[in-house]
Amino acid sequence: MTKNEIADVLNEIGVLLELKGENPFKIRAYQSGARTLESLEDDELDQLIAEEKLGGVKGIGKALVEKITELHTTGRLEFFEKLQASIEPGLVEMLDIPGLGAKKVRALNSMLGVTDIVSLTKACAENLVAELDGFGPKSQEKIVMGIKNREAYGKRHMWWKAHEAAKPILQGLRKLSQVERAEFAGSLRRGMETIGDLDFLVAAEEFAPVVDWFVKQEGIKEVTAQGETKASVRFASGLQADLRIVPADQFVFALHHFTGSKDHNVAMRQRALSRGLSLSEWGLVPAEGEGTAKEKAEDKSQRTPADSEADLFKALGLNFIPPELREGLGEIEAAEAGKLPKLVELSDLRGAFHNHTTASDGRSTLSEMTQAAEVLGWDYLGIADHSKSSFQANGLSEERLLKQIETIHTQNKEKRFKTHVFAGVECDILTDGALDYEDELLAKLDYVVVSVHNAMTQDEATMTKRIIRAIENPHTTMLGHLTGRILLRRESYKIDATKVIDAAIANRVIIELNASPWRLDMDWRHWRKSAEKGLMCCINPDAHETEGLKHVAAGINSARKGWLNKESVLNTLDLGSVLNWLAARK
DNA sequence: GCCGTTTTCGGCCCGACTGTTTTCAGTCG
Repeated sequence: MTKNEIADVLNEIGVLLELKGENPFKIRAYQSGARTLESLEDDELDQLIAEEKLGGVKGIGKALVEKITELHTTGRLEFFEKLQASIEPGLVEMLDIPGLGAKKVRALNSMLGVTDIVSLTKACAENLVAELDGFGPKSQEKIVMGIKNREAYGKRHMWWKAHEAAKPILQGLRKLSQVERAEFAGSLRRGMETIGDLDFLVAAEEFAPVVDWFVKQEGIKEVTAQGETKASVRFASGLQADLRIVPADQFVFALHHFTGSKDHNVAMRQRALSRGLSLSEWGLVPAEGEGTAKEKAEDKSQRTPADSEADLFKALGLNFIPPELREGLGEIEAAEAGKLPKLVELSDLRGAFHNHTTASDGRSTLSEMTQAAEVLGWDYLGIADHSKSSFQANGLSEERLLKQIETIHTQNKEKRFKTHVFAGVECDILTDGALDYEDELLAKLDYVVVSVHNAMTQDEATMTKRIIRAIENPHTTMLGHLTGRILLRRESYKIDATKVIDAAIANRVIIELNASPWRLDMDWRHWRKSAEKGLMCCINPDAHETEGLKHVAAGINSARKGWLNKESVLNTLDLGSVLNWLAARK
């Protein structure tokens, strides 16, 4: 097992021990052991174990040495397996409900015999929770709401997770000899931040073998529909996938139709009708005459030929509209006027700011992060670890931050990597809008990201004022995650986005597009108008480990949905231009 | 469970908020 995989197990042990009501300091020892492991370099752990020197590392004692060694060599841990077996799995699940921590879950379990979310729902319905010591009507109400939200959220999935699951399926379809073309459709193709189900569209000569392959994939829990031209399956992960197969000459029309959105399709069909044509999933045919659209589409003499979606748009007098823009928000008018933006692309990115290392709550070291950025071909990487007030995230004291700045400068000077590293910080915006460090220290940094991490329940006026005050600090370079939302889990804090955006523009402060698949914040719906008003964007992965750098791809989706071109995105600039840009702000 | 020793057990990271209390425990970041 790798260091981070072992750290995951140690953290999980911590959760289980919490549910057992263990000594909090023992739990902390497991968590800090996990953190310590993460802070090692990749090959350092192998070496320490081989040389039996792991016990010499601060925070790792005799018990952890044994457990880590067992995990590292065998990939398993008997202690962990026994611990897991001793705890109702439903209790761990209950921790997902906001407001429920280990202590309360334990109380519910011991006093009411609640073992999972189903029995908890029942206990709430019978008003038993409200009467429990330490609970009350408001707690019960909050739990009921939490469970309801969970159910609603459970039907949708984050784009990243859905895309990861969908990629191998698309590859599998394309490998089948009967398949001529295969694409994603639906919200997955449009790059929505969350996805209902996975849609696949296939052009094939022979349908049956494709359906057969689709319903027999690994990990399928249930085949919910299976016909000649379509099939639906549900995976054990909860994801649902739909397959639709059409003849090759109909593929483009079906692809456009099933990509949507509904609003876009309605507008496109209206446009077709105004030109005497009828657009449907079957084809583009004359609106007049006998028969259904499907029947007409089967008659080659009536059908408008199209090899690509560009042909389809062209037939209606439009430039090609990228799937991300097909939300019925003026894209057709822009395509007609030749005013569609040249959207930013993943390959435009030359680096990214707002990334963490093991100095605060990241899981990869500075050199690991830099190397990963180098592999991605990035010219630069911005490091922005947490500031001192983020205790929970191991925020940096003044001394530690100064030391990190020095380490980064040394690394740059020694040219160990092709990638230049910018020394920054993700500085907490304190409850009154002040920043977490003195100006003198902030001035030593290449850039400053400011973010809200606490007191997230302030009312809208207070929160807006607070953030604007932080934006007005002359050392602030960019604002991190505008609303603090966690997709499918936590709502935004209350904020007047327009006022904040206007303040950012007035102070030449960037607002980030936090590309973490859980955030995608600021939301794409704000970007078009804001960029037109002059707001600058930076697509930041908020990476906490090397793999997280790749999340910029999710940010690119959202940026494209927000109509952004590369000129509005700071991290499409080359190193020299970024240096100039930062210098001009000082 | 770890650490550091005044060698054998006591101390171990902060602050706001909420809902429960009637002075505080639990949760969250």
